[in-house]
Amino acid sequence: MEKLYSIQEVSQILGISKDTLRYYDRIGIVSPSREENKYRRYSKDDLIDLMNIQIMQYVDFSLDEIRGTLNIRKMDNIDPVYCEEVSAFLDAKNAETRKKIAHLEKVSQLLNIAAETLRNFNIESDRRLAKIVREIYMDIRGGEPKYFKEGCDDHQG
Amino acid sequence: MEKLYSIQEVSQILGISKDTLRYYDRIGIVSPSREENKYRRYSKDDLIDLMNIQIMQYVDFSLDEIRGTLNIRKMDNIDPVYCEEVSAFLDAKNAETRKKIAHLEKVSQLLNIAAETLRNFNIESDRRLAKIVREIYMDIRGGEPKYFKEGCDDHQG
DNA sequence: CTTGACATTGGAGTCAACTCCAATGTTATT
DNA sequence: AATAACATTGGAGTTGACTCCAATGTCAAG
Repeated sequence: MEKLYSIQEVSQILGISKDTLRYYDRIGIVSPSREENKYRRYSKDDLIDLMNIQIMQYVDFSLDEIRGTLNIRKMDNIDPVYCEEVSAFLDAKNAETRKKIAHLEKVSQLLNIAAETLRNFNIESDRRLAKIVREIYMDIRGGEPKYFKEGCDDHQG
Repeated sequence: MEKLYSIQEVSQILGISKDTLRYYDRIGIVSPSREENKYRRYSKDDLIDLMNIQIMQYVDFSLDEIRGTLNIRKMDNIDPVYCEEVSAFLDAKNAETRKKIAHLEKVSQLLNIAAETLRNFNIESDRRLAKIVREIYMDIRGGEPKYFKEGCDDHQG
């Protein structure tokens, strides 16, 4: 007979709070079996599902997205069409991730230049800062900033 | 006499909703002057503040953080100690950003391998996937995953 | 039986950054 | 005066992922 885990055991093993586990049950993400006293009993497969959830959350999947992909566990043989769908989904997610990385690289650059400019005011760093702020503002608004001033005022980030 | 802008004008110029502008006023981030009829009147300096807010939000500052840094605008001469504080804050923000980038690079790698594995099951890609999932799980929990299985089941991401 | 540690349910609250809506007032044009 | 487009305020709602809490039941050990 396979070992079943209480909610407290699962919480300790996986570092997921009991309330969160109840929440996942309530919204239908991971629904363990129940004893006669209504206590939840988690199987090893339930624990694997939960671990997959943790990994997918690391990857920034929403719970809705997670709900969609967990279903593949339940299938006896692997449907190639479904695998292709998930694969395409993962590719889209990756494209999104690459975009975020590009955004954060620009942010990092801006923060570098802003910090440097605050420490050491000179024409060159002012110029570099103004340049990147313009680029960023184009990202934000798709146009040139109309009201722009030189000096420390612009160095907020 | 300097031109003052109505809330509708500001909203159109900067692409910030009127309700958001009122919200910023209410929480004390940008508080324009008022006419006798209580209508808000934004100065050019208010607009510059709002543009700085947009840039700082691009950089992922919370409104609380933004509130803290906007004060530098209000000072007649620049206090070097304050500049050093802001500079240090920007450095900390940048370190955070670099961490996020590292995290996202790992995510991107995982998504790549997962998608590839789903498209083309073979020992090599399974192995690579298992390896990176283990690394990620160590990030999440600081330990080895205890209940691990091979196969498509693990390929959720 | 008592006590303490566990469980359950139902339902509301938290968070940050907005967003919506009703009621009311203001302005400018016809 | 009527109308339309603007403004205001106050206050509640939205979002997604939890988190808290009161009331009640269950279990195991002393």
